[in-house]
Amino acid sequence: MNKILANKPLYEEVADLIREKIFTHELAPGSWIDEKQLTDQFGISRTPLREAIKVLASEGLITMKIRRGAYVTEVDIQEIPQIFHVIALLEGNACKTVALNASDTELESLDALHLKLEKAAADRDINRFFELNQDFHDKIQEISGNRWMRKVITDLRQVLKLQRRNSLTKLGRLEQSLQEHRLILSAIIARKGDLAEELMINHLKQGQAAAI
Amino acid sequence: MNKILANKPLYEEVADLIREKIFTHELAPGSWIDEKQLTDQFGISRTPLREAIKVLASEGLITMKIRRGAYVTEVDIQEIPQIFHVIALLEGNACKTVALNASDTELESLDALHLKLEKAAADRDINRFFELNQDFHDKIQEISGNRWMRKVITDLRQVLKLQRRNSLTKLGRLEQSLQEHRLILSAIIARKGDLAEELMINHLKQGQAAAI
DNA sequence: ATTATTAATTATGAATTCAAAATATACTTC
DNA sequence: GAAGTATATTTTGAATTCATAATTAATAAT
Repeated sequence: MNKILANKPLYEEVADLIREKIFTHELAPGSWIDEKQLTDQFGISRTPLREAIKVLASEGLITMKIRRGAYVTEVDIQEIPQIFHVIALLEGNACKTVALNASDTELESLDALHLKLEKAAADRDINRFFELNQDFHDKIQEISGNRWMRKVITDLRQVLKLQRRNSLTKLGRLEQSLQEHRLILSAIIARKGDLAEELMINHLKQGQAAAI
Repeated sequence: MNKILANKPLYEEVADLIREKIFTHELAPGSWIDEKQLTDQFGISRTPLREAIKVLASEGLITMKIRRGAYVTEVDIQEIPQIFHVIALLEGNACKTVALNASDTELESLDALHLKLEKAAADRDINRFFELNQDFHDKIQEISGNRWMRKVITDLRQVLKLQRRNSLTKLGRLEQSLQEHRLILSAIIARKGDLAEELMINHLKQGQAAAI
């Protein structure tokens, strides 16, 4: 791994690579992480790999078992609603904040993003829809301006991704999700904070139901 | 560091030690983390130290600067209210959950804990009061039963501890804090979820005001 | 004396090495 | 052939080593 331009420390790049493997289930929940296999595959030594593993462990994606290595975390199925609950609470609140405090310019950019989402849905471009869907949620958090809340949500969403068998793949859900977004957006634009919050929480609960 | 019985991996013990140093300001915010100094002091090699540093970094306590080492995170003063906001949201919600769903036995144990807190306050045992105060909040989270919410709160409280010049040291605040706890507890016991939530959020906001 | 330039030192990032523990394999013994 | 023991192999945790980057100190030049 002779990267010429290391803009990121190696252990972070490795952490990214392992995250990918976890999300694609190339490393499935519960499976043992074979250090040798990974170092060979990445062409690196164990040192940065193990550092990456520790980071992932503190994110909750990996579970360390003392003296017997690292395993991809298996999220107890009954904990999924708990995680959703926290996310809903936070994203709902972010939504309210945006409705009450965002500048007009910010709302415009959110609206523009939503337009792209509509476009992707109309084109039946599932992957793009997925991506923009995530961006929409992200944008709300960005506008709400709470860096720490955002970090928490990001980490929890990550853990959810361990489990979720893609809740949007059900075609009906996609259309429904879009409709929910429309409502949220208009509540925000109408500056109705409490309504926007409620709609966002409901939206996430729907997503949860679809995921299980 | 020839520990005979290593119940914990070394890097975790080291992470605990460094956390302590950070909270006591022996390692002050913004200060550079001298690896050599610490490995000498702990009598260990750099490998577990660096692993510990990475964990602390992903908790937000330490900030890595590429090719120039690790530094104790300096929390931007304007982010403190943001962190408080997230904690208040979550702890408030946990409080509501407890009021609505806890078993009588659980409420009894919470009440017992609060009694000890009253005792410590009456004895003017500040350290014990501090500890039990933390336990009280912790107990509510434990009873509310959301492991992930708890982890988030714990991590954020940690980051707050970087900054806070002990908000309870003002003697007046101690008494006021106790009074707020009494109100929260009685709202919980009376099964008034929304009230308990509101009181908890208010309690934390008071704490925040005192901290700044 | 102050600024540039170069050399020495130190720190970081990463690979390698090493000891102890865990696992797997082979070998008995019944 | 099954159960138990001994041996070999693999894997983990941690120390050490090594190359390169960054910092500091020393020297030279104006």
